Amino acid sequence: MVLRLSKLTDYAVVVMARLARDGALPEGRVQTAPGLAQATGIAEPTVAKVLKILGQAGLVEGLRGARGGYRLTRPLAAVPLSEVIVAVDGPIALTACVDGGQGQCEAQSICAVRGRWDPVNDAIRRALSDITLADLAGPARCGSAPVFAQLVAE
Amino acid sequence: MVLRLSKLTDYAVVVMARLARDGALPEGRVQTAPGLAQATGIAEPTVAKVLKILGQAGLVEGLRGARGGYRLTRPLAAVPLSEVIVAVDGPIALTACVDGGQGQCEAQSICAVRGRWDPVNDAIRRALSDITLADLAGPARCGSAPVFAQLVAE
DNA sequence: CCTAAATAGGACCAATGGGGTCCCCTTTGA
DNA sequence: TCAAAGGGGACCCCATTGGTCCTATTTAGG
Repeated sequence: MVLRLSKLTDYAVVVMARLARDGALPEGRVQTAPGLAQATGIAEPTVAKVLKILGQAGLVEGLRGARGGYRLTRPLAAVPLSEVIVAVDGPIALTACVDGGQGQCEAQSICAVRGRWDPVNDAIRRALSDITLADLAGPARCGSAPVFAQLVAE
Repeated sequence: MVLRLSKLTDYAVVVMARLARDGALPEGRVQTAPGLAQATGIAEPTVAKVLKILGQAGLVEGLRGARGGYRLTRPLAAVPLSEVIVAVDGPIALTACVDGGQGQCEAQSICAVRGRWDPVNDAIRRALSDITLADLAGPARCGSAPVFAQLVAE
């Protein structure tokens, strides 16, 4: 399967959806990484890793020390999916030799499609920017997963 | 980098662009895998592999025997990029637990975003379907690769 | 009829990169 | 002063993919 979103990004969306339960800055209460791990079913070290990455990107805020934890810096509706993807997986592009492509492509002198992927990349970035985490975690609609309500709607 | 298009798909586009030089069915002349390998700079076994895959998908036609070779079944303008991607890399989807997702997701009972990726996937598929190989290999515009003209425009 | 050239199909090996874990340090409330 | 929690990074493992090769089949040409 192509266009494989990394698992880390998937986890990031789930974790942020769970974080949304307790709100965002400045009133939002924090949740700890172990707590989020238990709530989401994702292994604790992995949740911690995801939260660190999201923290560096400014998507969540971490409060250190006892009684510390994480909370969103923005409501889900203000977070485009593309931003999460970029934070976790890096730039959104279809090939390595794309967008300027100063990185050396061994077949550079003979490559027939060099520099032509830009419109494709732009289209995909636009699609991913138009969708926010609120769209993904939004109003309950999940036939097979009743727990969904506990995680997000509640 | 996310959304990484496989190298095989990249090769497929290059090879098909080269195949377009000699036309498509029914008048088009065939080109051999070794010849295409030399013309594109891609290793011969790899070119052969790509052509086999494209043949199974019906994007190229292979003629066996001496004086055999490959030719396009359609002009480049009639081949959406999405079709090449699907042929080489399989279905276009962002996550494994997507689009029905009967495949067992270990966190299925607790996953907050189950079934919500469909609009994202649809948007991406649409973007990839709106672009044809002719758009990629189209009129010459390649500052750093003059050989491009020999491959496609000539 | 025989040979050479070419595709068809699949098996096989190697390497890259990402998933996942763990360690140590810093911070901070009780 | 201690315990709880985040911050940052190093590390290993393995699944996926890129790439190669081998064999069978087909067909033009002498």
